[in-house]
Amino acid sequence: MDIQQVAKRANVSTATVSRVLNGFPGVRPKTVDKVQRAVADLNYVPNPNARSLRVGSTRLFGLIVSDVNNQFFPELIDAFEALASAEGIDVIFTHTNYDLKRLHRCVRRMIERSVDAIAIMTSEVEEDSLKQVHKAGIPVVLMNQRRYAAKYPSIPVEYTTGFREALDHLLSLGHRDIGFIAGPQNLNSARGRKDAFRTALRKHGLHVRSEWIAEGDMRVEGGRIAMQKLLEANPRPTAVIATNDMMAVGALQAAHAARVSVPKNLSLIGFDDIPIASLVRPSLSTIRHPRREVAARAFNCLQSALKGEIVNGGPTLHPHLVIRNSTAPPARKSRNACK
Amino acid sequence: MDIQQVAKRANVSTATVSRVLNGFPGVRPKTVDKVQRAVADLNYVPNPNARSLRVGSTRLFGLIVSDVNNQFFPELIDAFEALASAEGIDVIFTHTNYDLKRLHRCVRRMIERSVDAIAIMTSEVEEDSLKQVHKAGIPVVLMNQRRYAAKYPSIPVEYTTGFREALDHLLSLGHRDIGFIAGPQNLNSARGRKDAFRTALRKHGLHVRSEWIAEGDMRVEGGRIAMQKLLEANPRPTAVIATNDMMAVGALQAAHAARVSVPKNLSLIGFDDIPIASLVRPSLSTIRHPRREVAARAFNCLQSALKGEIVNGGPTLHPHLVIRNSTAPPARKSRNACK
DNA sequence: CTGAAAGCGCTTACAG
DNA sequence: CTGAAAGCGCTTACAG
Repeated sequence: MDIQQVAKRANVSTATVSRVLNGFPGVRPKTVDKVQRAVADLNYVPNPNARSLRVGSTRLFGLIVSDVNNQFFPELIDAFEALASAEGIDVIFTHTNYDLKRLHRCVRRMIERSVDAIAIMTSEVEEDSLKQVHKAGIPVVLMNQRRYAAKYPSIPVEYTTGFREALDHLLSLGHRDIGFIAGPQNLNSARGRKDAFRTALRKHGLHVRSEWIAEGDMRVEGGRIAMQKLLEANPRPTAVIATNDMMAVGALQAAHAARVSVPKNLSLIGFDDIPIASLVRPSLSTIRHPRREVAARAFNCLQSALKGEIVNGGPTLHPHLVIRNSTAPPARKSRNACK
Repeated sequence: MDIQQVAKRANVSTATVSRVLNGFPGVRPKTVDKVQRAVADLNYVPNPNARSLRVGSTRLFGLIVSDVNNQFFPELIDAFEALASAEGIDVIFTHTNYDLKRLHRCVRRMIERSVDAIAIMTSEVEEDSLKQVHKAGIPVVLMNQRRYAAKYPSIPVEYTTGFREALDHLLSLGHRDIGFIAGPQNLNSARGRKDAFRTALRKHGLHVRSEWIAEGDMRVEGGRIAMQKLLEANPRPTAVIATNDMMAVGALQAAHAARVSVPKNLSLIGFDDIPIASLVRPSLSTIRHPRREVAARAFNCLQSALKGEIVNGGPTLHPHLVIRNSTAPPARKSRNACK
């Protein structure tokens, strides 16, 4: 079933059919009618490959995320996909599992599929992959990769504000001994969050004690193990902030297993505000990451780039603290962390 | 950058380049070498649209699910995508949000994109959409849609065993008054699960009391509301089974809010065993749905169909009970639900 | 073992 | 307002 048969049935040329199909102006209403009827009668669906081959655009976007099992990403995917769908654009998506080697392969696949544009919404990014995309002449947008923001548009998400709010909250409750569950330091976003934590801490004249910092893999299990370590510290922190909610949830599990009551004996704050954060017990105080906004920005950014506009990531987004039930005043009088 | 330039650089015809690229046998090693070098030098990437146009296959599969925010589906997507990726197949995916109208549009998009095959892994399906796919000559596979299994391959997942195990477990703990949180009865999977619950109950000579059955929207919020209703029943059930874990989690929240302690004063069992089930407190006893197995079956099914084989969904999969901490003996002596 | 050439199904300048 | 025809970049019978 091709455009020729439609043309024949409607007694017009394929050029005219194409014009009608694409809604070009300047076709007689009667002709439009004839063609539309023929299309309907034959149940004709245009071949997108032929179109793409001719036009050079696939109306296909690529979306790469870190981890589908972290609820942060399905929401981002959902938002991105909805916008694309509204514009008649389909999305192929892959995830890297926080693995840069996989990123490289993902990018490669997208290029081979000749997508029109790629959104790389991962925690970390690596220059080779970006160069590859650049060489292929495909617009790309990143999420909060300040390091590459000069060369590639990147939606900027600032972490300091959120951490400052979290810290202010903890301090106002009376905490002084504050621990941190970091993410793998080869991930840009994990590094950024750790830096933001440190900055916020120093601003209040608090020192960062290395035994109060543990590292996890961004997943629940990593958070659990990290918290076990923090609980062994002596003295141990009265409050802990985790780099993301997945790890905060794991931390909560570990505290529970160790019979440390949250928030009575330990306050806990996460980051992201994924749905699970409000479902665990106690519900998690967390720093809300505006991921739908990020997705929308990313999508619009790519659209603009395709129109030939010069784009950047736009104004910086600021996550804010959401207070729930995992934070409370410290049980005993807090010791001062600064010697 | 096209195959001609590669051909020119390698001093061969485009036919030969194509043969090398596709790994056809019977090309002289030296020639293969020349071509490969030219490909590498020019950083050549074949145009998949041209290939698809010529060959008539896109190496693109469509995957439709119900809800990305139910962790059940990201895992299924992940498994499906991994298999596809290993075969050099890309996946475009959409979700219906449990809405049949959206299913229709999703299917339409997939057809327009001329995917090679479609996996419709939703809770419910509707004949019009299936007919559309059928007319387009595209292989399709469903998830547990017995009603359509005669016409379209459907991966069969049986619910009765799981519910029987759940019920046996509750009965052995001493429960007789068992409530149920159903899903919307226009969803096939929700109907199936409710039927399975009823069947299991009758088998034990227990009656189904209508005030012990509430309906929710498959999401956390729906489970919460449904549980509120069940808690108002008098007498109220001592144990509740929910159609899926998302609703079970909501039910847990509602119980907690009403100061009904789980499992001390109320036992609760979910269905699916999504990651969150083991992360809430108490961790949920639930019936584990083998979704990765479903995804693998679905993928293989589509592959076989494309080879022209006659396919069916294969042997029935049986979800089994996983016992955690949300079930315990009833607090008081259980009353008998049968008058 | 390799090449010349047709053709997949569209779109789009060009001509009228 | 509409049509004839070229061409997008591949693959693949066919011929040698």
